[in-house]
Parts: sequence; structure tokens; C-alpha cells
Amino acid sequence: MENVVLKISRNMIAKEAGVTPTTVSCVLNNTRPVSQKVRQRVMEAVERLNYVPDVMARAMQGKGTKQIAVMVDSIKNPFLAELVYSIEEAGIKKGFFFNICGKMDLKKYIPNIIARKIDAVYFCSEIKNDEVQYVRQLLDNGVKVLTGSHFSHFTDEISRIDMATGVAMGKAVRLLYERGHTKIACLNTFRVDSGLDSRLDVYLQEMKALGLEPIAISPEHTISATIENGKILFEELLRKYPDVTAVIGLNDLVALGAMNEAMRRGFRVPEDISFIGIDGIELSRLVVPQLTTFWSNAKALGQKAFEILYNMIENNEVVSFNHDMVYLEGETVRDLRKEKI
Amino acid sequence: MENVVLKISRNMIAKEAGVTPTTVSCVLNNTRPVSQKVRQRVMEAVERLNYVPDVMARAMQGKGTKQIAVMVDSIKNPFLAELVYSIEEAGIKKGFFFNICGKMDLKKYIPNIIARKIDAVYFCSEIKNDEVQYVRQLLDNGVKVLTGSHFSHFTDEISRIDMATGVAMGKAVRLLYERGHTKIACLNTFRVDSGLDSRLDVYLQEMKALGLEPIAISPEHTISATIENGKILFEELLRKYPDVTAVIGLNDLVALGAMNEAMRRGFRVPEDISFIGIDGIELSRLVVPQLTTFWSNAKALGQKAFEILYNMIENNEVVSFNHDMVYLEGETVRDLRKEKI
DNA sequence: CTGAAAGCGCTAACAC
DNA sequence: GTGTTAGCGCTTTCAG
Repeated sequence: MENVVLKISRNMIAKEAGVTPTTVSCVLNNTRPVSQKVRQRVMEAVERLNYVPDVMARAMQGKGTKQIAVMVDSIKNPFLAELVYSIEEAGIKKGFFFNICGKMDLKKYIPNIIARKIDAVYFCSEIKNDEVQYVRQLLDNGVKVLTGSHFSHFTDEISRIDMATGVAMGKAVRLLYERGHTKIACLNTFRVDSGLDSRLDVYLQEMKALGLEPIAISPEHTISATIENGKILFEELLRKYPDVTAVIGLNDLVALGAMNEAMRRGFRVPEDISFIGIDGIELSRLVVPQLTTFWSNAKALGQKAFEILYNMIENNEVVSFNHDMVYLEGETVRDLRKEKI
Repeated sequence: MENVVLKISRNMIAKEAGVTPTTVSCVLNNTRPVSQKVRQRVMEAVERLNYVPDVMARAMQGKGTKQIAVMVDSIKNPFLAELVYSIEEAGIKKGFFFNICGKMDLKKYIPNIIARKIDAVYFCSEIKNDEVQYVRQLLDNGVKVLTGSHFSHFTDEISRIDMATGVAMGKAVRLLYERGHTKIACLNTFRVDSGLDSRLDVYLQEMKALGLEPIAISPEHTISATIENGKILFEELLRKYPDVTAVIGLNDLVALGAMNEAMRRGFRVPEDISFIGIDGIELSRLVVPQLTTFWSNAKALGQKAFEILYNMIENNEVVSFNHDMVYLEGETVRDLRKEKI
């Protein structure tokens, strides 16, 4: 099979319309006044030949690619999937395309991103400490950067969105305390002292403030916040602290995994153990019992994220934004105090 | 803030290394023999200046962009998320980048795909009948196309992967029948006669072959195969056929939604109603009771899909591949016959 | 083994 | 209002 693809260029439609290439550019980009007659001829030629301008060639004039890379730990995480869905939905309306980059393996992706002249990168997940240099490289190459609040470098060059997961963690501890719990555990997926996430710190701090003994389960090395790992962390929790009455997951998936494992082992939820998540993914509404959690509104977040990215690209803005989480009542928290009264 | 980004070009590293741009190209692309000495000087300059070749400029020489668009109905669908994850994981190893395109709105995306000189498009979800023209346009512009088996046009120009969901549907009906069920329902998300999916047809055909009265619930217009719609379809099913004993969902999400709704209404699963899904998403393993389903092995599928895409792009191949589903025993099918004996 | 020069499709001065 | 021309960063003949 021959590969005879006739590339329809601006020149061809110029000839077709009986004008010069420049004129074609001008009518297409509205970059200078063109007579009604000529404009019409050009548009007709465009229609007839089904012409689509070449983004690559435009990009070479320093116009940008209208392409944004979204780096996520894993698109299999429903929260990130919702977020990506929402960003893309907002971005396509303005002609932006999105590259999905998994694994957060910057060494592999960043040179590629630069080579592709991608306009901006949104780091939805945490950037490892030994990969900071790659962010520097992005900035040096004119790529805009948006991160979460964990990233504390180059503060006046990058934009950030604070997801307030730490705040949610604090609220979760308080809530359980107010409902009479004292043996409150935290299932953490980050390596202790990773410096990438505030949730464990907030948990410890809050427990201390309440005069409670902390029950934190942390892995040796940072792991993904998945259902599977939630189960594993819960198993370890049970071995070490069998009398725990409440569990906070670092996110909904971890909480759901833990809860599922608990139920499989015969625990009743919330009668025997209470659970709280952080995220508010759709799935948390669909399990029985419904998970009590803090909802992040991924749709709104995605829209906001694109808005920020857009302004970074078009207007060279740098902003810092706080995205709040909303308490979402579920069925997985038992009120011990109420019963005691 | 100034935007003084110094673009490091091939010319600059040529100067740095004291050679000509051509030589730089040749050592970078191994396109002709270069003396060890010169090669070394060039490589050093590349290192020193942190040079990354411009993909856009290469693309303009007709070299391709090493970019693949993945069109999905919704990345929020866990099956598609797993698939995308796996494709991307395989592709990045060979330097490919992936554009995630939601909504299957071809009118919006296809011109953009052409303009961006994207090498290939994988349609993971169904292509509407009135959008066939856009596929033609892709082919005319040299973009490779990979679809599912539902797409019956341009058969010698595009590659396809048959996901065998129809086969799974047939097996599901047989399975339920063998276990003594006769009131077997099918929750369908496609408009009747959409021509986009074989599952309903297979269901009807199989029921007829078994001499059973079909109980199919279909929407007026095609809807997404989501948990939410599974609930809605199940509600309608209950209204129309309250004595149903088994339900097959078009995919796992639909089955899970239906099952969840059933449980909320006080039905016991599988004692009162049996459920079967098609997909085998991870979630189906994590609910209680575990969903009986047909597993599609999204990871293997994604790897295969990339392999096909790669061969289409690099070697101009066109292939047709059958991806089989595997029966995955769960806890949601009651064996009526066994009990009767 | 290495260089010079043309050209990919487009934009942006600069002319008329 | 419209045309001419010079690049953007790269590959690729064609010459040394």
C-alpha cells in the first residue's frame, strides 16, 4: 500500500483561491484586514480542500503548541481520572490537547516534554525530592509549571493549587474525637519524613493536641494510595493495634480498601470500626455503607486548574490557589458518645 | 517577568562542538558514520548545554510526531482508565506520547488531530454512524486508525481489535440458563438498532435459541455504561419485570450499579437476584459480594494495542486481532438447579 | 568522513 | 489591501 498522502498546505489553498500565502494566513488568523471578496474566496478554498493548518509549523514560530501535559501517579486512581476528565473537558473548548503522563517518572518524561514544546505541565501527584532538577529544566525551557502545595521550590516561577488535604485530615481527627473515639488510626502511604505530604504531620499534631496516643501505619517506602494498599495497611494495623475503633485513610481508596478488608474479616462498619476517607470520589457514594469523607469536587478543581494553566500560558500569570474540601456525611462513623449518654 | 528563554538549537551545539549542524544531526540520529573524535565532541556539547532536539521540526520533515491519540467515551470508566494506563506504559518506553480525548466528539477532535500531525488514533469507544466521515478524513491525512470490532468501514485501511464482548454475553446467558435461570434480563446502554454493539443482539438470539422470553431494557438514546445508569436501568427493569431472577449488565459498571440498587432496595445477592458483568474491572473484585464477570485483561489488551499501533505507524501494517475474555467466577450467581435437585 | 544548501508549513516584518 | 521575503529547527540530497 502506497503512502501517497497529499498534504494540503497553505500554499495550495493560496493557489486555489488565486491569492498569496500571506493573505491566506491573514484571513485565517485575522491578523490584518482583508477585503470581503478575497476572504470569501479563501474560505471557500479552505472548505473545498478540507484544509487544516499545521500546528507544528505554527509552533515553530514560537506560537506554542496548545498542548498541556498532565502528570499523574496513576490514571487508574478514580480521583485523578475525574480530575483529568474535567481538565480536558474545559481545555478542549479552547483548542487545547492534553498529554497524559503516568508514573511520575520525570527523568523519562521531562526531556520529551521539552522536545515537544509542550506549553505547560500540571503535576497532579507529588514530585520526588531528587527530581526537583527536572522542574528547573522545564522552567529554563519556558514550560509553565503547576503543582500541588507540597512543592516548595521556585515559588515565584510556578503556580500551585493547595488541595487542603492536610486541613481535611485535621477535621477528620477532630470529628472522630468529638464522636467519642480515642483510638484513631491513620493509614499513611508516604514514607515517613518524605516531606511530600502534610497529612501524617497534621494527624500526629492533632492527636497530640487532643492528648491521644497516635496510631499511624506508614510504609517503609512511599507506595501508591490504592485500594490494595489500603487493605495491606489495615492488616498491619490490626496486627499492631487490634483495639482500634476508627481509621482515617490518606484518601478514599485507602479507606475503602481498609474498610473492605475489615468487612471481609467479619467486622461490622461502623458498629465495630469507623472509617473516614479524603477525596470524595464517586465510588465512595456507591459502596455500602457509604464512606464518610471530605469531598474535593474534582470537576470544579479541574476547571480551575485549566483556568490557571490557561492564564499561565496566555498571560504569563503565576498564582497560588486554595481548593477547599467539603465534609461529606456518610454511614461509616459511629457516634460512641451519643450512645454513652 | 521577562520571557527570555534561550532556545538551544542544533546550530548552537554545532558551534559549541566546532562542527556543522549536519554533523550534529548525523551523530544524534546515527544516520551516517562519524569519527569517534567528532562524535565525542558533539555528545559533550549536547550534555553541557542540556540540548534536546525539537520534535516539531523533525515532524515537519515528515518524520512523525510519535504521538498517539486515544479516544475514550470517558476516562472515568475504570476499564478505559486501566487500558489507557497500560497503553501509555508500553508506549513511553518507545518514546511515544499519548493524547487523551474524552467524549468521543469527533467533530471537535479530528481536525485538531490532523493539525497536530498525530501519528495514529485508537478509538476505544464506539464511533457514531454519522461520524464515519471523520475517520475517512483521518485516513486521507495519513493518520493510522485502530478501532473496535463495531466499526465496519474502510476495512482494508484500518486495524481493529475485537473485544469479544458479544461472545461473553452469549456465555453469560448460557451460564445462567445452565444454573436454572429462565427470567434472565439484559441491561443495555445502546439505543436499539444503533448498530454499534453486538451484545444486545447476541442476548436476544441466545434467549431465542434457548426458548426463553427476552427481558431487555434499552434506553431511548445511547447512554454511557456507568454505575449511575446501571441503577436507572435496574429501576426500570423492576417496574416492568419484577419477577426477574438474573441480570446481565452490558459491562461491569452497569452490573455493579444495578446490583447496588438492588441491595439498597433490600434484595439479597445472589439469593434473590443474580448478577453478571462483562469487563472484569478491578472494582468487581472489591465489592461484596464479588461480581461474577468476564475479564478482559486490560493490561494485556493495552500492551497489544500499542504493539499494533506501533506496527501500523512504523511498518504500515494493518491487522485484525481478537482479544478474548476469560470467565471470572464471583459470588453473584445463584445456582437454582443445584438446589432443586 | 564532513559541509553547504534547499526546503518542510507557517508567521511576521517590510514593501508596494 | 495585498505581495515578497526571511527565517523557526530540523533532515536530506548533493558536493567535496
